[in-house]
Amino acid sequence: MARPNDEVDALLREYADLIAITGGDAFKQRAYEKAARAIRGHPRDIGGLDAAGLRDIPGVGASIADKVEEYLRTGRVQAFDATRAAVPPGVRRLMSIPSLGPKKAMTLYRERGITGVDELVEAINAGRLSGLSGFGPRTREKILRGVAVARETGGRMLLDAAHDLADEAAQGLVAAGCERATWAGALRRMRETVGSVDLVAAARDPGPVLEAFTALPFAARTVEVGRVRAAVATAGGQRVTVRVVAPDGWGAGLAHATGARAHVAALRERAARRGLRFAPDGLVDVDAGERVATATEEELYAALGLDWVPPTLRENRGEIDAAAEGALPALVTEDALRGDLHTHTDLTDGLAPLAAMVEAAAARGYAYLAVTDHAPRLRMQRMTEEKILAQREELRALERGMGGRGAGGMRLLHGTELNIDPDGGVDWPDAFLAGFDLCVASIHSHFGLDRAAQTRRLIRACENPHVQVIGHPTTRKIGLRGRIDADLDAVFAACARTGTALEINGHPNRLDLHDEHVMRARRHGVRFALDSDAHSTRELANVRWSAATAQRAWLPAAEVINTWPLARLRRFLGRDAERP
DNA sequence: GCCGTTTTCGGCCCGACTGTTTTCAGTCG
Repeated sequence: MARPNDEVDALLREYADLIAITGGDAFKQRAYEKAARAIRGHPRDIGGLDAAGLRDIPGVGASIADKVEEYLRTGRVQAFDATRAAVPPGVRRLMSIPSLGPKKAMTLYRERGITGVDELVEAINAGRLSGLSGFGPRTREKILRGVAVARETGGRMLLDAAHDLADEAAQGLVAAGCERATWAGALRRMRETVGSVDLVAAARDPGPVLEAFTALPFAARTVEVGRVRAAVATAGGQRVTVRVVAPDGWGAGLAHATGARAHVAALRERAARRGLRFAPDGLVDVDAGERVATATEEELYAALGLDWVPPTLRENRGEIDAAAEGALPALVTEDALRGDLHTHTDLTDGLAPLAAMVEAAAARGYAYLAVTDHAPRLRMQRMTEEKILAQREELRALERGMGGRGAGGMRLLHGTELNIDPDGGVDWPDAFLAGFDLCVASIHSHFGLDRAAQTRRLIRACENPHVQVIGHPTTRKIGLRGRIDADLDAVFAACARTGTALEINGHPNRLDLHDEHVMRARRHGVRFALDSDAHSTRELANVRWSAATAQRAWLPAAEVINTWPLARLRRFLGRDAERP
């Protein structure tokens, strides 16, 4: 992990879990969780901070500041060691299974000696859990379902973590003397999870590069070292590989390492028909027995009679024919976004105050920002009409104070994230909803309703004239929770009919809608919102992953409402004129 | 363990759902 904030976040969350498992003070546990979250979302790098500097972060007091300082200095915290020793690491991993919390994890350990997920599954299948209080047939089945969801991602990394690791590795390779180095594979295609981080490096002599690679700080273990390739594993078991190519074969090498297997196979076939051999280390004219220079990917694709294909499309889903015909789509990009339509502040569960979120959004060059804190039915957020109206006043005042146009000429929209109840109703009455510039409506409960009920509630939410965006429409959390069961085509049709946009939520563990559903929704004529769902200033950058997901679905900017100028967006929202 | 203060201890995010222990503990958003 590259960022010390993220390392400390993981450390403090681990300790919080251990407190819960060992039956420690629940408030102490919460204090550690809160500090972890605050440090993760802290806008600055904590690497250079001393204990006093750390204490300035809200939620970090003297005790945690000292422990974090000790960790940053020595790489460990002595006070944690005793608690750690009392709980096998696998017991904590049990808590990642839905329906298993600290109490049940500890019961499994104490009563049945279970110290890991595999053991738990084995115990259930062998009937060893019968008679154990709290683990009736329905719970046992829920556990097995949860394990199945987790295994779908089976140790794969989320995009943001994979990206941080890749960035560190690429920098390390360049520092080791490569002419250039970057990541390829599933990460460059921006698949939602990444099994291994695969890098390509350009150098004339691979030997020293591979040697330096296996010595990089994150490489806990060398898996293999060949003539031009090497693979290492991180302490967390994540695989990182590198292939070294000659600088004049960089384009071919990068393309070979980037495309999905089927895309690369199609390129290879196309090359063969032209008397060329497309290999991981370059492009070769077979008859002449000579290398064809491909210093860039553009040269490689051109040699095959193709336009350059954006990495996010390289899945063999029609992109090669389109590239041959000069018919590749103009994809939406992160830069095309003029604003963010789903963000939170510390009025509910965000970390940053309104003014800080506005400032950070302005620094991104946005023309507008919608602030959409949680509505009251998410009880723990304790939202009230008074509180959200006070926020509206603050937001309007902020905008007025900045010369009527917000920071940097940015306009502010006051919104909320409503909760879609089991019947499709939302938190506030129509008259109150009419006062918002924008309402995002999302499902936050009753994930287990049957298909008909889920479909009905989503369609009813679309039909609510005050709801303009459906947030994280399928509510999946990668590796944790599957999608709700709904007739998505019926929902997409309702969105198109009612002029309700679907969100592509950029939170790395959501990416919801995901690319294949975006493709399906497009066929119904739906419009999309690419949102960060930011709970801190840093998380505004999550739209990077929204844009990547949109690209994988071949989405052009014209179909994304937050690439539009404000006037057009407001017409779509039905706030300045009739809806389209 | 943090925070705010009625400055040194008391409160801290609330409540619905679920399965099952049939009266409520555990989990979750």
